[in-house]
Parts: sequence; C-alpha cells; structure tokens
Amino acid sequence: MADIKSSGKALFLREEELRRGIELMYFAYRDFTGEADSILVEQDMGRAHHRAIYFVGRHPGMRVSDLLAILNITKQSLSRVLSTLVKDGYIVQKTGAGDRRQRLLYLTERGIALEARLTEVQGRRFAAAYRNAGAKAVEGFQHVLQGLLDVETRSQIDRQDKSE
Amino acid sequence: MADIKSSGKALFLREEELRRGIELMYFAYRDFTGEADSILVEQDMGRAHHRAIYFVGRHPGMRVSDLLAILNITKQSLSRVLSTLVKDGYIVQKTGAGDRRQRLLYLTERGIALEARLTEVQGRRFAAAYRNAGAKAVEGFQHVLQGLLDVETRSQIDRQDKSE
DNA sequence: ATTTTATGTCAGCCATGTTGACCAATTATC
DNA sequence: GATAATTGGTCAACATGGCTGACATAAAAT
Repeated sequence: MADIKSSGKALFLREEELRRGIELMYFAYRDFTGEADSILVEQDMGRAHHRAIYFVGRHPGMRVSDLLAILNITKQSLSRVLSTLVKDGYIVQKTGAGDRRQRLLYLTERGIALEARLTEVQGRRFAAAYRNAGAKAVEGFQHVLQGLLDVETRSQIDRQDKSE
Repeated sequence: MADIKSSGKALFLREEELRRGIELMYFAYRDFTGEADSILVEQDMGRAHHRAIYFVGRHPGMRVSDLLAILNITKQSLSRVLSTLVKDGYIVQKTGAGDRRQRLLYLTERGIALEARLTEVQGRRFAAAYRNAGAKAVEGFQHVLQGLLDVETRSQIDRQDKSE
C-alpha cells in the first residue's frame, strides 16, 4: 500500500516536473528571442535573417550548403533571406578558390556590426542568467539542453566543434 | 601584463560560453518542438493549436483572456485557432456561471487525448535528458531557464503557481 | 561526353503573427 | 436607468517564413 502510494506520488511529481520543463522551455525561448526580434524589426528583418547572419559570423567562408545543413530548411527559404542580406550589404559571397561553384559566405562590416549588436543583447541575457545561477547550474543547463537534441543535431554540433 | 592576458582570455572564454548557450538554446528548442510538430501536421494543426490545447489542459475552465495573457498574442490570432479547435471538437466553451460574458475553456475527450499524446512525446524527451543529466543538472537547468525569462513572464508564472 | 553537384530562381501554398475597425452581450458605475 | 467598461468575437488586409515542384546554369567529377 505504501509502495503504491509512493509510486503514484513519484509519478505525479515526475509529470509535474516534466510539464514544468516544457513550459519553462517555451517561455524562456520566447523571451530569449524577443529582444533580438525588436532590433530586427527596426532593420526590416526577421528571425530568419538573424540566423543566417549569426551562423555566417560564426563560420566565415562557409558554403551555402553548410548553412542549409545547420538551419535545416529548404534552399528556397534560405535563398529569400540570403539574397536580401546580400542586396542590403550585410553578407558578401565570394566564389570558392578550389571549387568555383561555391559561393562562400562572409559578413561585411555592416553585417559584423549587426551580428555583434544582436549577440550582445542575447549574450547579456545569458550572462545575467548564468551569473545568477552559478557555474554548477550552467553545467547542468548545458547538459540537459544537449540531452534534448536529436542525435543528428548532436553529431552535427560535435563535428563543428572538432573542425574549429 | 599577466592581468591583461588573463582577462582577455577570460573574456574570450566568456563569449564562447555565451555563444554555446545561444546555439544550444536554438537547436534544443527546434528539436524539442519537432516531434510534436510531426504529430500536429497529421491532424492538420500547427504549433499554435498545440499551445492552446496545452494550456487549456493545464488550466481547465480558464477564460479566453487568461489564455491570451499566457500566450501573449492578439485575440485575432488566438481566435483563429480557437474556433477551429472548437469546431473540430477538441475544446468546448461554457458560459461563466458568475460572469456570463466569459467563455470558459475546457478540453473534450478528444482534446484530452491529443494533449496527452503531445505531452507524452515531449515529456519522454525531457525525461531522457533529465535521467541522463541527473537531478543536480535538472535543478541548474531550471534555474538558468528562469533567469532567461522576462520579469513579467516570471511574475506571471509565479502567480499561476500560487493559484494552484 | 555525360552525370553529378552547388547554387539560384520562379510560382504558389500554408500557418501564424500583426494592425485597425467594428459589434454584441453583459457587467459595473454614476 | 443611462452610460461606461469589460469580455469576447469578426472581417479585412498584410508580413514573415516555412513548404513543394519545376526548371536553369555553371562547374566538377566520372
């Protein structure tokens, strides 16, 4: 009887705990992106532009197909934002030296400035949360987030980390 | 000199650490929602329907305005999904007993079943990540996520927790 | 010479967010 | 009891950013 009771309780707590995680994840992601979104609307851009700028800044000289693989969207979707970013002078494409089919992607000065501004805002939020929670908590945070990834995403990130 | 060097290094590590968090957050959120999204397309629904079903399931009898406050979207946006959910028999609206202007929201059997299915999928992912990372890590995870919230969101969640 | 790869483009569809205007029922207030 | 405020809904129009499908071109690989 005590067993049944406690296992029932444990299950209840478990479900509550999981729902707490699900909800926190939703709210935190929304608020995390909110500030950057405000900056982006000023520039007549959306989140999709931000992602492109962010990852090109992170991996200068990357190929379009690399960016497609990271973002996991269709080339038509990417093409739309990429062409406006090139047109507006945030990104430049240079023909690959070895393989001339490639259009290697680089941020311009303007792109670097915007990327820095966006990352600063998001970084500030993370820095505050990290400071408040402490180093041990940050470790746990990253550990759990990693565990939420699809296996494909995880190996993709690992590959990137290695090639740096 | 040693000071400058180490502070430079510390800043570098700090920025890398922050970028790691930003990226993990993006990938984890994407993968976390991906599975549920697949179920939703089967039912000709989107994420917006999921959110409505989720929170109505969490707070049966809530008012439309409560749901609007949680989701932080316009009533026109919510109205669209809400009316299809009512039409398709996932949610029922009951006129408030005290205040007859209110349309209190409840899940139907069908709604409960879909909510359970969606939450189970997302819960499984969380359970696996939690199990793998350990209790201490989960604490840290939640602590950091809380720190990422806007103050308004935090007080909103607190209010909900208290009123349960 | 042919096939494959990397990239781009056009056209159209869908979901979900937005603003603005306006309406009805009901409750609260002067 | 008249007036204002609240709760909820609706119509119209627009933007963003996903998607599919079809097709094109240049360069590399076979």
